[in-house]
Amino acid sequence: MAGNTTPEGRPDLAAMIVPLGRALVAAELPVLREHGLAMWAYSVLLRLDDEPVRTQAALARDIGADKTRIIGVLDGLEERGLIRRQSDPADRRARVLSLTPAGRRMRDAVQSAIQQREEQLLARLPEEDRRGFLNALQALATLSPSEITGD
Amino acid sequence: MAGNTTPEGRPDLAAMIVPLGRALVAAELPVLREHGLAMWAYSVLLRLDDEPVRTQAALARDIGADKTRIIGVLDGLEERGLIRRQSDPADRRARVLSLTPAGRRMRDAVQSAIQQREEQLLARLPEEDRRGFLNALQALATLSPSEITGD
DNA sequence: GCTTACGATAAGCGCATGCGTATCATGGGT
DNA sequence: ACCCATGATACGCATGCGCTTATCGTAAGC
Repeated sequence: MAGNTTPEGRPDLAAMIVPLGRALVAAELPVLREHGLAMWAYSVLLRLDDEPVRTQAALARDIGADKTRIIGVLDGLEERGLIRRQSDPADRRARVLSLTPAGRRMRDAVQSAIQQREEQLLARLPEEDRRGFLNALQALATLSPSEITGD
Repeated sequence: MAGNTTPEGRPDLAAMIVPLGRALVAAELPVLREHGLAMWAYSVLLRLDDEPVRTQAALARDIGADKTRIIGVLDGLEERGLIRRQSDPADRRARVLSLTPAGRRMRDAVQSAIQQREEQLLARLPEEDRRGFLNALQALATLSPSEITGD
């Protein structure tokens, strides 16, 4: 059962993390569907949570989407009143993106439902592993891709 | 900078893990290219490491590939002498897949290079977080997708 | 022997995605 | 005024992938 092990006895990180990520995404999909959100739309809501984003291109880069693909996503979110696209008075080429109150409520509801599921999963872990896991994950998540790739 | 946080103060697991997985895969690609391997081919070598696999369909399922897509991958690996496809004497419809010695050497070389990079990354973490991270990751990696999705 | 089931392979369809390019509006520098 | 860079948008192309179907060989039960 324990395949792909090295002398130190662990599989490649990617070999463990990528399938785990797939499963976590699969776990989110039903929740998102209940709220009528697609994954890209949810990613946008998450990214816009804290502060507005000045340009759509920057938003696309941040969430790892193609800049030509989020246009339709933003159209849908704006149409449903979840985000605002306002021309930046200082640079009218740019559209400042921000959450509406409804958008924030949507984000809170969905994220709360998702994290509730995740807590059930984490509850399987011993307390100290769980804390180390979350600490390490948050540390690694703040690294830039180039720092992970190997500088 | 710390966006997408809940009252407990962490982003969604998937929101951290998926980009991390992408970055780890990106880090592997140059190593794989040096050895002339594609990601699917490397996945096959990893899966075959410990024991032979009885059918190609089972292999495809295990590594998350479509069963019709790995045919070409196996063709290439067999042509390069890295794997063997032997008819199962007990059921000649099946092709028992196994690593050749050359395949095992290739796997060891590539995995060692990859894990060497990963160790550099893990070295950034405090010792206890690192241990908890690896423990938790290995525990979660052995769960079936349905157990992660929420049973 | 005949039928049914399983496995490998090939070929085609469709979706999601990334990329390049063109267009138009705008801003900033010369 | 003029030129070039930037931003949003739309369009077309190519790719990679999953899914489905069809064909063929083989195994196993009747």
